Amino acid sequence: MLTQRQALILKNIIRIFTETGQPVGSKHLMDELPIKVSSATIRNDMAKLEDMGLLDKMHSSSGRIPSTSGYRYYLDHLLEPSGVSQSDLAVIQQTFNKQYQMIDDIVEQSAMILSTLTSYTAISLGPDVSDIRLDGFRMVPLGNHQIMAILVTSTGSIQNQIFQLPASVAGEDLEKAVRIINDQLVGQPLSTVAKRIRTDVPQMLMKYVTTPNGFLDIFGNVLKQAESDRFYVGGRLNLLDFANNDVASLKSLYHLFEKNDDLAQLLRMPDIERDKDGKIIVRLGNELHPQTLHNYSLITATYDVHDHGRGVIALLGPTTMPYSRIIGLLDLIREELARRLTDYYSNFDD
Amino acid sequence: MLTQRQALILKNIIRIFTETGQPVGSKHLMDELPIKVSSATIRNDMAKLEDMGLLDKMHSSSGRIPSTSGYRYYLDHLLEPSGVSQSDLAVIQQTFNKQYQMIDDIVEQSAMILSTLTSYTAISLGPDVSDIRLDGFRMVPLGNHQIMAILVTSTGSIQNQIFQLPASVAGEDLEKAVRIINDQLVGQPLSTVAKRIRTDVPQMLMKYVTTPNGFLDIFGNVLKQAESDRFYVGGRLNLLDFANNDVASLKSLYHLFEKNDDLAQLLRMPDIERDKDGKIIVRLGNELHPQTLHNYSLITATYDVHDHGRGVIALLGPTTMPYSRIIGLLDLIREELARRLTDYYSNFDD
DNA sequence: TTTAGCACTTAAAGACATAGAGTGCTAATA
DNA sequence: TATTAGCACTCTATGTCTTTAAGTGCTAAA
Repeated sequence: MLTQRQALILKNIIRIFTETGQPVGSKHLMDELPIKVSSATIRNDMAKLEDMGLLDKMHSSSGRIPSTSGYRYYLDHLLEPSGVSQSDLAVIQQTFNKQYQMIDDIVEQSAMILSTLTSYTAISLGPDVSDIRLDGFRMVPLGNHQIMAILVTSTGSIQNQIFQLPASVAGEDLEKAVRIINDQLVGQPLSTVAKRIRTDVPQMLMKYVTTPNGFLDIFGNVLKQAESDRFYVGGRLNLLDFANNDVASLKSLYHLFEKNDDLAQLLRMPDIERDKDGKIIVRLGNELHPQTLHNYSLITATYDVHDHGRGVIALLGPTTMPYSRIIGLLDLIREELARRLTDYYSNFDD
Repeated sequence: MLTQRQALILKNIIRIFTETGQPVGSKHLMDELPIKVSSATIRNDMAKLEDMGLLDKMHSSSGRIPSTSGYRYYLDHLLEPSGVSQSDLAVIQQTFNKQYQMIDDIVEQSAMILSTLTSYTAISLGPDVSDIRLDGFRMVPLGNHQIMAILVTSTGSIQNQIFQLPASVAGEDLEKAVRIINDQLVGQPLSTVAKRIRTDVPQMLMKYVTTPNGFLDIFGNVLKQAESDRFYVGGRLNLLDFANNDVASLKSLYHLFEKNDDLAQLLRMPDIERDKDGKIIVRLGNELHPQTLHNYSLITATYDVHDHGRGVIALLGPTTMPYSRIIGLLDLIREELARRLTDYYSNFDD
């Protein structure tokens, strides 16, 4: 257990290191502390904190920097989230209040807001896919054996893909098939739809349509796209700023952000799911799997949308983030998201 | 005018500098030249080339590097495009032959191919917008005063946007309006459509619809999106490799690539339009406006799609590119694009 | 016109000295 | 017993100097 003074010292070393990026020496720290002690006393405490593994040195005569355990301790015991400033609040309200808000827009906006306010990179993952329903399916013939398949989901997102129709598929068959799909599957969750097009739907089509196979491929394809594509990144360009002028690290970060699946998995970690009350979780680089994230820190916040699953909003930045401001911010945005999405659904369900 | 040997020296300095990135000295060059001359002779010629402004030195006793004028001269007089290798050819054919090809897919693929084969960043701009026609317009009500507007163009690209319907707009009015739009405007070029919705269409709507204004805003909005969004970048991540480990330069490049308009303007330069036979144009960094591109080189190739305007495909990379391979490559891809798009239209027009 | 030879230039790398920031430890002090 | 002053020690960063290697320009001979 830390003495009060040791806690104060750790806290301030983290603060100063975050602000300046430089190791903190005992003399310098003496001026910054609210209590009046000599640099020698500070040195003694620093040595103890280092023994406990909470501080590191770059070399034997440098100032101290917080170790990863130091950050961990700080986050777990010392951090007090600060309130959200007036100006931040204004930005949040203003951006969220833009018109034409659909589910996916709201989710996307949240990533934009968070990255703008922090200058880091935000990732927003909408509430669980399991609840999304099929709202409609259309095929638009474009001539020359090409058709466009359009799928609309209950969250209002549209997926479209263009297909070369196999010569064997007859035009009238398509219309019939589309009608059957719409009659049978609209209103059902996408997961159910995906299951049924592998089970009973083929038989059903068989009765009316001579060539169901090519058609089902197309539908399955678009469906798959709709199921996966619910992922928004804000402030990608900010990576360029906080990746410490290290092009190699930057490169692997950018590659990570190309693979939505990997990122989504990172956000949907088991220990997050377990956490029912939606606390905000900070994971430091060494606690994360991909080597890529070693010098960074990932903060995830979950939010419940009443009866419609839970979403995740996350922020990736350097380990040396001003956590207290950022956690306050994230907490507000999470609440806002939960509220607005819940509102949306309650209107929509009427 | 250069002597034959001087030309040979310039050519080889460019080649070696492209391969090694290092300044080239007279002794080293002596081993690489196909003719047998002493290093002193080479030094003399180098000095003359430097007087002409075709070579530069980093400092008084360093080897030579090609100056910008040197590159210019090389490109204008010395360069012989090489044929496309078997393996490159295979990649090109294979990628282009993927199924489900629409205009925009073909254009997009071309950027992918070019960037993959070169490890640089490719930009592909489809044939002129002026020829794109409106193929259909739909509005899908989503409940809760929200609608999705979908616009399909003759190139098969879909634009969709979601709108909060002003409370004043009645539901039946929408359907009428959509029907009128489709009757009147389908099949017309987008530019004509854009003009007409500002001129005679409002009056026409007025007769049948009580609230034409909100509706026209929506249509205009989606239309605008369809007109601008014909721009594909391939190999964005490659920027990270050839931006010479210089994070500042990297940053401004990435910002440039966020602004499609700026880039499009860069590709549609007047001197390119003038060039009727579709020659390939190399512009070196200092010949380009934005400071950002100073150490880079932009190669643009235009291609004519019979009776359907002309497109541009371009490549951005370091000034020290292996031009002879790359220009060969670009030439092939340009031909391929022209051929495939012409084919597409001729089928489509039937 | 070409080449051999040589004096000269410069960057890069290593050796060395110095200043500055910071630490750890000891002994005195409150 | 906890704190502090004082001092020797450590390490980095910086500047200066030297050496080495690569390369040039010029001159005079072939």
